[in-house]
Amino acid sequence: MDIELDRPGLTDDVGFLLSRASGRLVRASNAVLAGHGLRVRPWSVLVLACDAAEGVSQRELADVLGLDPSQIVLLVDELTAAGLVERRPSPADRRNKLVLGTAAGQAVRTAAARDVELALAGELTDFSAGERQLLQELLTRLVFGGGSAAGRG
Amino acid sequence: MDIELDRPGLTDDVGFLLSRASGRLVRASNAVLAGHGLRVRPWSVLVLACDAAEGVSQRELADVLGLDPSQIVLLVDELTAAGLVERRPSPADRRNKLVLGTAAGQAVRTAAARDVELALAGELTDFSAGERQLLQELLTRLVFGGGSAAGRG
DNA sequence: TATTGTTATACTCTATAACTATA
DNA sequence: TATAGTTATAGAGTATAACAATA
Repeated sequence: MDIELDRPGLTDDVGFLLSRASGRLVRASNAVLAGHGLRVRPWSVLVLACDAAEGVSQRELADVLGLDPSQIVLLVDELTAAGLVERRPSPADRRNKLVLGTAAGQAVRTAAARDVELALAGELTDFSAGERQLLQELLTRLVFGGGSAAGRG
Repeated sequence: MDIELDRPGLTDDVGFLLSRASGRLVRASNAVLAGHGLRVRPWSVLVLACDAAEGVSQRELADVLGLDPSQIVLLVDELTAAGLVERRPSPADRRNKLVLGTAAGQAVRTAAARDVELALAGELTDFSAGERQLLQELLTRLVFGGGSAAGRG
């Protein structure tokens, strides 16, 4: 392509690279999630709902996922219609609606997680376990800041 | 959030982290690019067109950007209307249309690149130069594979 | 008054198919 | 027949504003 400049090109742009990498992984994940009737977005809501023993408020979902609360409503609606989660009013604050995974939701979450992990591994074949771990840590810091990301070691 | 499971959660998912990180940087980039009448997508086309001395075919643009050729058409249309690039039929193969940056396009590319770099640096304040370089290399391998990404050392 | 959830709307991005022209 | 570009369309993702219920 005969590029001979001493200024950074597009392929040096971390934002561009992140966008390309994200698109690639989202496509791969959506492909396997389709087998469970899901896409990446509703699946991420399902995971958070299933992993929180007491349920998650829609506000918390919006914060963790980086989405507007109005988008959460639609995603929870969709998962509720599929019988994978349910809304339960919070006893402490009736404004809050806690989202919890149903038994069916838990089963789908576990099975889908396996497929997503396989799809992810397929995209990361060139990476050693250490490199993947490194990438994960750098991204966690970028997204959630320097602190602990999820309260887990 | 009382998560006490020994299975990976959403925040351990590299795909999720990439999606969040990408969204964050795209938003930050779009914010500064708006001052130049651009968004990330057309800007990336502008950069590639300006950096290729002989111009880039729309097919090449589609390959590097990971987009369908039909999307390239609209982006080049938009940049052409703004006077930032022009289409020139390839002398070697008249099916090909080479996209080249105009003088105005070169000026915008340079000015916008500065702003984008500042926005990027603002999102990466917690990263050392070495960590940023490391992230860039990992992402380059993920997107373009193990080989050299752009023919540059 | 502030917060949670909801509805509505518009715009951007993404994916696909079908068509033209050149080779 | 194969490839580059184009047109058209539909669906998913994103961004805002306004509103109701509760605190």
